[in-house]
Amino acid sequence: MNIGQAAKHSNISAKTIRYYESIGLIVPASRTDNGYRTYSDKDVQTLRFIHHARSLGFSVKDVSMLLDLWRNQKRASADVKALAMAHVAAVDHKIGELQRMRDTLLDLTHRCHGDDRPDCPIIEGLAGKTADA
Amino acid sequence: MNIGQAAKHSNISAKTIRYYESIGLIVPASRTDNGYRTYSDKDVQTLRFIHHARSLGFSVKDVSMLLDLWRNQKRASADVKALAMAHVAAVDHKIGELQRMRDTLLDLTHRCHGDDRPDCPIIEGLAGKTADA
DNA sequence: ATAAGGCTTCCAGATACTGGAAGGTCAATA
DNA sequence: TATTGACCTTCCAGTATCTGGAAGCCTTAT
Repeated sequence: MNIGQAAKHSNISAKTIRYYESIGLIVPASRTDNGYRTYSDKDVQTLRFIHHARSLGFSVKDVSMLLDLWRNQKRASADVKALAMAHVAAVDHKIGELQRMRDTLLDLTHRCHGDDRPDCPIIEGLAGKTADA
Repeated sequence: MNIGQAAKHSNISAKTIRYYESIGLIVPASRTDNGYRTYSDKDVQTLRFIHHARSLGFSVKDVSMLLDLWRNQKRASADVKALAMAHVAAVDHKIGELQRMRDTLLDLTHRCHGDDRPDCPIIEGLAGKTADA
């Protein structure tokens, strides 16, 4: 099938598929006589794998490693688990950061009356000294 | 003071201060005879404001608006509050996304025995069909 | 005189795409 | 047959937010 069909079946845009090829995440697709890329069902499966991994927040570099592990029949599940757990830890960290941000921000917004007067605790909070070094 | 001192007092690197100047987030610093940028305490205060806003996750574009509001004595606190609340909503959305990712991933890792055998539910989960179209 | 450290500019890279332009190809229709 | 519209191709540039590094000038101290 052509790239458009592969895109449809994998939920990755044609543009992005070409991009993945350009950075070496996937092997270059074979071409028909007219120069169009062609994809097999197996190729689409690979694309779907990539889509799933990316939607779980794995970086492209991580996905590259996961693809290697996927294709490597002798892989140890410990390797995969280590990658996944490191990723969970990173995601947890990010969630914590965002929650702290959110709490601070929400606190400021709650103290802001939000009318047409110029005094505003949010602005004052941003201008004022906070706990950083 | 020179850019190095301004950096120290604002917790923004000299490199980043120059970058902010280059994109027009801050007005170009005045220069001494030798071409060095000089910063006043007021400039540093502005930089600190920027640092706080950025650390709360506001985009540079948002920060630019917040700076305008900060400098505008006739601002309505409603404007600031609207910006902040939109940001809280965006952060909440992001947190939700990350939590869903995390839960899926944690589920997969829990089901992975993580030893030297090759079968691995994480890989299988990524390869398998999921609920997306 | 020289060395260390701070300052300057400019270019490039990282991340992960996305948009658009210019142009070739294919299938169907008038 | 000519044309239209949907695909496909490549290449360049832009998004967001810095960060690193090179080449070179300025200041200060020894």
